[in-house]
Amino acid sequence: MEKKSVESFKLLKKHFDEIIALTEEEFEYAASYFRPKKLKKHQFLVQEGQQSVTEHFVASGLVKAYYTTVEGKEHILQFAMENWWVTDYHAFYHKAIASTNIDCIEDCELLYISQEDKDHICHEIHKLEYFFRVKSNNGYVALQRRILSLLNQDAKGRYEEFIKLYPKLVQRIPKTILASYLGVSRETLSRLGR
Amino acid sequence: MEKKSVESFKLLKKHFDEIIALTEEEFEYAASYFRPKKLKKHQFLVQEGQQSVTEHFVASGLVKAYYTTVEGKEHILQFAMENWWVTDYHAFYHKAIASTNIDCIEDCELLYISQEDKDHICHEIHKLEYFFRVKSNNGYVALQRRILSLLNQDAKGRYEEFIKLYPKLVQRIPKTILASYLGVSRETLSRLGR
DNA sequence: CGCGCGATTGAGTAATTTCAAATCTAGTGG
DNA sequence: CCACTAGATTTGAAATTACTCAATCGCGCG
Repeated sequence: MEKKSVESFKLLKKHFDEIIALTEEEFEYAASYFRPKKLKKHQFLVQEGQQSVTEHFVASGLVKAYYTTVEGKEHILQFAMENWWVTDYHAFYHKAIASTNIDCIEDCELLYISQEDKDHICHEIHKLEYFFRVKSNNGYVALQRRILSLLNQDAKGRYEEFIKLYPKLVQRIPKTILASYLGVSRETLSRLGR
Repeated sequence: MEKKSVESFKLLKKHFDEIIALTEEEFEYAASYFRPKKLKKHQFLVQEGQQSVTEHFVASGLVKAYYTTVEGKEHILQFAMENWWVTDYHAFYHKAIASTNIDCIEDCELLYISQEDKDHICHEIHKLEYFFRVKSNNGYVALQRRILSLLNQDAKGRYEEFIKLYPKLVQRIPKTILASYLGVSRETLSRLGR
């Protein structure tokens, strides 16, 4: 294991520590089920049609998860930067074939785990089960907020809300891609600034 | 405890059984933290501004959770019918003041539990922690699907997708309310049929 | 029988999309 | 270091979708 991966595992430890208190042994045990991976910009974490998908903890970098329509338009389901988790959750939880793509907007360092192993460590360590329940709950609330934003805000409102909510992310995401997260055309988004 | 509540608890038991295997004692223990409540059409489960909210298991009936804008427009966050869970999840998880209203579209029988008690029984019974993690995961996936629907479908597409996904619900929900779930005006929804 | 709510229909308007073209920019190879 | 290219952004104009406002219709309930 090289230097950088060690760094990733430290971040994972800190990430768990924000919510639960694992012993050193517990963490080592859990960590042993994660594998490190480095990807460069434009490389894929998950590809449509893939048979089995793993969940990824982003230690560094930035990725986008998106669905591609038959007309070739991309719709961003989720961004994930440092300390975020990402996968095709439908495929992951239901052992289904991936219907989304996830690729790197920036070079990334990741830790990934299979669905079976995640369930296994959650079963072995109750605190982890709690951790992931809390994470999932928070994710649910975040998606509700996004839905609300889509329901009652126009293009400009959604853009401003995104800037307020994720000021750091805005800098790192090309406008074209942000447009397809907000559900507006890139031209419309471009016109909002003025 | 009257006859009807007994019925509600049986439904809760069956609901747990779909995912986990609780012993009789475990279920009785968990159930002791739930309280039954009957509400009539138009009565509230949760009201905006409320200090503390409980999570509700719907044993019978149908409710809607919605956010009201300053202009007085309602945006439906969620419907909940038999075997669904509902609350203001932001308020529930973060012990915050409710910003949404939830009221009955039909007469309802509910079982409700506080956030503290839910955490408590999840802590005591690992299988329940797992149960609610799975539920939350499924909820997350469902919201992602809804977001995708909002991003890439027009009014008609979203309506048809809803019908396909929740054929039973469509019958029970007034069009006006369904419109504010789909994010279209009631007039537009009305024009879709033709 | 009439009231009131929900659903429908029409007409004009506003927001956003689409298509097309012009700019701008960052990274690449010479 | 500079020219070049691919991708991203901006701008313009026309077309489309959905909204708003207003009026009407339909129906169940008291």
